[in-house]
Amino acid sequence: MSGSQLRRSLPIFSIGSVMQLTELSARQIRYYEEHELITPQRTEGNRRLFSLNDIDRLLEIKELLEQGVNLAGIKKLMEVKEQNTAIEAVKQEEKPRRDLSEKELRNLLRSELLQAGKYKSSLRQGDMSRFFH
Amino acid sequence: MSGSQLRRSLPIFSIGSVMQLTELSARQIRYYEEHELITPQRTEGNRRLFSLNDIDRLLEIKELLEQGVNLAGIKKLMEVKEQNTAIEAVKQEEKPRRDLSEKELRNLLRSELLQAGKYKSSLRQGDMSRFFH
DNA sequence: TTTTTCATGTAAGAAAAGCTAACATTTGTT
DNA sequence: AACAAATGTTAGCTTTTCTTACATGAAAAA
Repeated sequence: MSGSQLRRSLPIFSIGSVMQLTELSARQIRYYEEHELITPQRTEGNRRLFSLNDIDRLLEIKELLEQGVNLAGIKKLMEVKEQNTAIEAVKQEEKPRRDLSEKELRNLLRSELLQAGKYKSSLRQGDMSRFFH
Repeated sequence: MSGSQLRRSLPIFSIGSVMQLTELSARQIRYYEEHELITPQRTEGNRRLFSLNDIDRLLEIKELLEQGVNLAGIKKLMEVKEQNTAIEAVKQEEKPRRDLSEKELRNLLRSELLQAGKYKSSLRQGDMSRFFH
């Protein structure tokens, strides 16, 4: 997994932040988790910790709901998408990789997270185009 | 201010997340704030909310402390840096800009935050090189 | 048209995480 | 030794999040 993919799955956002960023209620977010559309990590104290990927998913869910797709349908779509990215991953798989130490990993994650778009600015709309074309 | 600059100053991280990302204690983080090296936002309920810029600063502080610079010195360095970026900003200032609505702004922030390095992977070390060369 | 189902709202009680303030400890300086 | 700077630790309080349960509005099914 590349650095940026690691960064995007780093669990760091509280539900409060996610509410702000997605404009979803806590109830909605928990409900989608209940239906296994997202599976955020937990702290030791059982609080949810969301990654950028989770937020991305939530925005997709929101979009699809607005378009009239129900949760069952969204789940199917997610599964298809999962498969596709899994296939993509396999294609990349033929490259050797060395193991990273705990510390290297943490530093990697950190710099990846922090550099995020620091020197570039690009607007991009949601990822729905992957489903409809 | 460009989208990416806006994104980098979005207050979204709890102190817990910042502790993980920076490997600083809550005490340290609050102490640096007390000495005005960072000024995180607050929630309605008075909890600190940190931006990517805040985290960046904290990492700089940590680095400089390890190099033997005390807080007073770090504060000076920060001020110089502030001035420089302010000057940079002025140079950019000669371009007209239109006002954004609340909603446009929120969407901008969100997509900027979420797209962050989605399709690229680049490692970059801390920003200390701006001070020492 | 009733009755279900789906998605969401709301409330209560408990627990986690964060806040400030105060005092303690460590390390380096005068 | 006395002091200052940076950080640790503790206490009491507040905010946020957790789960669970029940309520509601709109759409789908009967």
